[in-house]
Amino acid sequence: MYDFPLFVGIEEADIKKLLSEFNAYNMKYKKDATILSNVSRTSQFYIILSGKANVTRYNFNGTKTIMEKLDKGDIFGSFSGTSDDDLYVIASEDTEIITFEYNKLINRSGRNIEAHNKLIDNVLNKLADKLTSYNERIEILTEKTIRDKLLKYFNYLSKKQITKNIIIPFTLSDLSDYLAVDRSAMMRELKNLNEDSLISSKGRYINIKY
Amino acid sequence: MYDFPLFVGIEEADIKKLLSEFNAYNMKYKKDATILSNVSRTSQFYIILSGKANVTRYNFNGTKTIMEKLDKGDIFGSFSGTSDDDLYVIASEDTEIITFEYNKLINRSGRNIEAHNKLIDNVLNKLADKLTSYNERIEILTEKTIRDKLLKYFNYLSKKQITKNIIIPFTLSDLSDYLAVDRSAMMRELKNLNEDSLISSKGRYINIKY
DNA sequence: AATTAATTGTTGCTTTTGCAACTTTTATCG
DNA sequence: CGATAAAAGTTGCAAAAGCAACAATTAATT
Repeated sequence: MYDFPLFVGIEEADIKKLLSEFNAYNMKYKKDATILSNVSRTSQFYIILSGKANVTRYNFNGTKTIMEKLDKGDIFGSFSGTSDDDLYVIASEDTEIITFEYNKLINRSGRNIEAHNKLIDNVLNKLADKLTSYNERIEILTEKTIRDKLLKYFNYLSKKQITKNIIIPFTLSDLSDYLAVDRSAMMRELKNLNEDSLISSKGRYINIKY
Repeated sequence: MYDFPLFVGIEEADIKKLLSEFNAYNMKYKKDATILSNVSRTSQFYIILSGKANVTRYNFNGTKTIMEKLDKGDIFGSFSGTSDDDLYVIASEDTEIITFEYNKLINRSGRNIEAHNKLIDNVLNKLADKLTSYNERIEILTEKTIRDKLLKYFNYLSKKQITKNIIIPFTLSDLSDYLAVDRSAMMRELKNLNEDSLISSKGRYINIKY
């Protein structure tokens, strides 16, 4: 049930005690339901217990951008967005969350101190991971050409998957969103990379040849 | 001495006690000195007491990119970079830091619990702020045209400076880096925005007219 | 105050990218 | 299983952006 990084190193019994002390409660959402609107102004701390959700921005012109994908064990809260934008957390499949007041997390009472310490450590690590992945995305977005964005992204993937035969973990359509480039232009560049023998790819399966 | 957000809400005496419990020590660096190399692998937690520094990446081709600017009161540590890149923290002027083991921050002993709680709260807020500013940059970088990047950036600035007469807080040259676009192309677009009467600007002084 | 360095501003040309409008292939669902 | 939807793959054309090479200002330094 609670077997994800956020709770690593904490006994299940202690997790339950803590959550109960925090007055935490569970909620279930169907696919496409809105879990949270006005993300930046919540005082709650959220954990995804199962399912998946997207932190989504709706632009004035009706298009939407996925700012972040949330998986089982991921956290979200006021730290998930900028102060002005209309960000929503939307379930991308049936999703269960648990939530409690952020303040409870911070202000330790006397009980369960050790478990509480560990939890905060884990939260810090989660945020640090998030910072790392934002950093990564910024480095990729900072590349000037589509080609360079792709190559940099492939590099990161290759390091993570520890192989030169990488599999893109989402659709190519989503990849073009992630890289913030036009999908067809990205496809064209993918073809060029194949023709220049820098990669050999079919769909989301890519072999890096350099 | 310790009057910055990281220590807000904590008595100076308590700060000193905590830092002493953490076996924290101070270091001074001259302008351009390397404060930390191999950022992602440090187990220390750093706070800038005075001065300024840059988190810098050196690319294979010899160019360097400033990933983040650090000011008085800012923190850095393993959470400041991606896992693979060679990141350095370089003093951009004479700088004093204080540092201690990250573990000491997390594992609370019995004493000074309240101050320690508050400190961790502040660290969480710092990280959250950082996430917010990364989010902001990502949202800007995600815009497709230079024009839209500029407008989005001006919007953020306008909200922060609470005025439509904004002042860009660094050189236009640095702005083009921040937006990851060619400087001359950015200048051209700035001119277009003026001609289209969306802004009226001279150098870094910009009046937003919409 | 004079010189040097840095920043700002400009422009023609070329390359890259986005857009639109398709076809083909692969998934999904009643 | 067949129908419908989603994703992948293509292409011509127009618009945007990068590059390079300057000139003009403004700031910094001795």
